[in-house]
Amino acid sequence: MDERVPRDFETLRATILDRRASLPKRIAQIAAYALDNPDDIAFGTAASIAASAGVQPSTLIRFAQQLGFDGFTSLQQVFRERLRERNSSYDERLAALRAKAEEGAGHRAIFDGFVAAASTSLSDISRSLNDAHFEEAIALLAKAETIYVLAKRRSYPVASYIAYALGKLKIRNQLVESAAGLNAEMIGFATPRDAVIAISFSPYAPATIEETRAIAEQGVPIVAITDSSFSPLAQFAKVWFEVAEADFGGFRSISATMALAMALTVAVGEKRREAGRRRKG
Amino acid sequence: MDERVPRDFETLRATILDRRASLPKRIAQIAAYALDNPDDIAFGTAASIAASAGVQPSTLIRFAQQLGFDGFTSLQQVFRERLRERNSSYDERLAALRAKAEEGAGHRAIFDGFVAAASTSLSDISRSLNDAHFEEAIALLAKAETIYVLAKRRSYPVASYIAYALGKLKIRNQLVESAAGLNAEMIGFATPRDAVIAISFSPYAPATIEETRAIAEQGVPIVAITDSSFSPLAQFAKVWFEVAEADFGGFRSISATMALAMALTVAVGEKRREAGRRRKG
DNA sequence: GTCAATATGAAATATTAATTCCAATCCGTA
DNA sequence: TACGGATTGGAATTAATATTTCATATTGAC
Repeated sequence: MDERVPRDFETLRATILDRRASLPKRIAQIAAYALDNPDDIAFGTAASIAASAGVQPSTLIRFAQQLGFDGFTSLQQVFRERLRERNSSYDERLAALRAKAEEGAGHRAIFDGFVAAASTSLSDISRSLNDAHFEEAIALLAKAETIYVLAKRRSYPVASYIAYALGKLKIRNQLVESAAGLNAEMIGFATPRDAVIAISFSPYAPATIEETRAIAEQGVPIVAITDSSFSPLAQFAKVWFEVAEADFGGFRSISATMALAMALTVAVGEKRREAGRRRKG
Repeated sequence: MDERVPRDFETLRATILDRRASLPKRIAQIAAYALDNPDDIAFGTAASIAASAGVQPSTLIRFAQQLGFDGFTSLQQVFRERLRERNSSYDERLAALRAKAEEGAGHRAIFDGFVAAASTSLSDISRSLNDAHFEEAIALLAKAETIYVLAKRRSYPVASYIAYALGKLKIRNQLVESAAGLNAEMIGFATPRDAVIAISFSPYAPATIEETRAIAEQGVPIVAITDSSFSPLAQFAKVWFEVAEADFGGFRSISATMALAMALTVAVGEKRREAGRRRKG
């Protein structure tokens, strides 16, 4: 290995892009693959990578040698180092934010704490959301005549956002909140051709549970957003989502719930447009 | 490998912590090392890891087997998968999410788009929040007798959350929303010893602007959350925050605004408790 | 079109690493 | 303290993986 072998990923990347034009076909093929799938290079074996890229293992080694490495193994080190660094920097950043927040370093720390909680919640839900459930919920809501939205207390802001967004999308909806105490009557109008989005987290607001039960008994299908399979909402729901929100200082984030709610709403709008086009065309 | 082998890192971690007490000495040693240095497990060889942890390679394999894996290699997969998922830096991951979302790959893409928008917004505000303004806003709100909360339409969910949180913290507040059309009268009660949190983004809801103007003319100090220095709210406010929310599919995120609102609220509660202690002590 | 240089594929080989095995040690119990 | 089972260390074995080699194909120059 001579002295100008790229040691870090960025240099390596630049080197590859630089020489791209002058590389033989198969080597170029591997080069492109490497830049597109750096993770595969980091973790794969020479054989598996070669197969994925559609070349022979020996080509992979030639590629490494052409870049000045003495073999595939040393090339791979660069790709691994990259993952290590990136990962630690991300982790470190969040951890630092949270650590600072938790040791209580003034008001800025409170802010950092909420940002960290929100980020964590988002990243959790992004991993854990079940695609099939999501599709099912969309289908169910898209064919509803009226969507009833049900949530109190901490979840109420989410409900009010859903109602706002559905309104913008011209989807008929009813936020179940009556200053005049007419919630029960409002719910009474719902039919099995409608649908409900119910949101509640522990400690579950009794009114939400009661209203959800009542509306479920009328045969109205329910999509629930809640925090565990033991949630009383889960038993009434056709589809339910488990959303784990991180908390800070006793206040739980609602960013993941909010993101899910926005996505549901817009996806329902989307689905209705598709259905509309199909009917017409 | 039986059916309850941990497949993801978090489950694995929980399993290890759970059994920790009952593990033999050397196995426990490896277990601790694994949780402390997950990256080393992901990248190292059985021999190198064993050496770093101060045990024999065979112990490492026994550890894996005790967890239900059929060998070190399958245990290592979990640690590698973790790196892959957390993968690229924050930015890169976001870019990937957004790219996928924008090429319109179905409903899941919509969800990913909203998660990406929320994450971006959070990371932006985390960088751009001005500490001095933040402290100033907290001071101003902490000494208010009543905090009036003013927001319509898209910002309304944030306002309702603030009202909820202030209530939980036993801070007197008034959400300016009257079904009976009595907002003007409600605002009329505010005095310079009170304070206002006003939230509005372009296109600014005329009612919010009008009410903010009215309450400002009564000499009530205003903290505004808005989206640019040209915002009509900025001119009325004692302190104002510029929050840039990313959007997806025409719907802007509110996660950054929400995080700021939560932080403001809790910080105000905190400051009041401090002040209370000082007065008593 | 022919030749030489270069590139490629496939299998053989060398290397490295994971796993197994067995003897030695430790630990709790009678 | 003697026994048995569990745990550990270390070497032997086996599996896997990278690398090399060599025959074949491709490309470009004359």
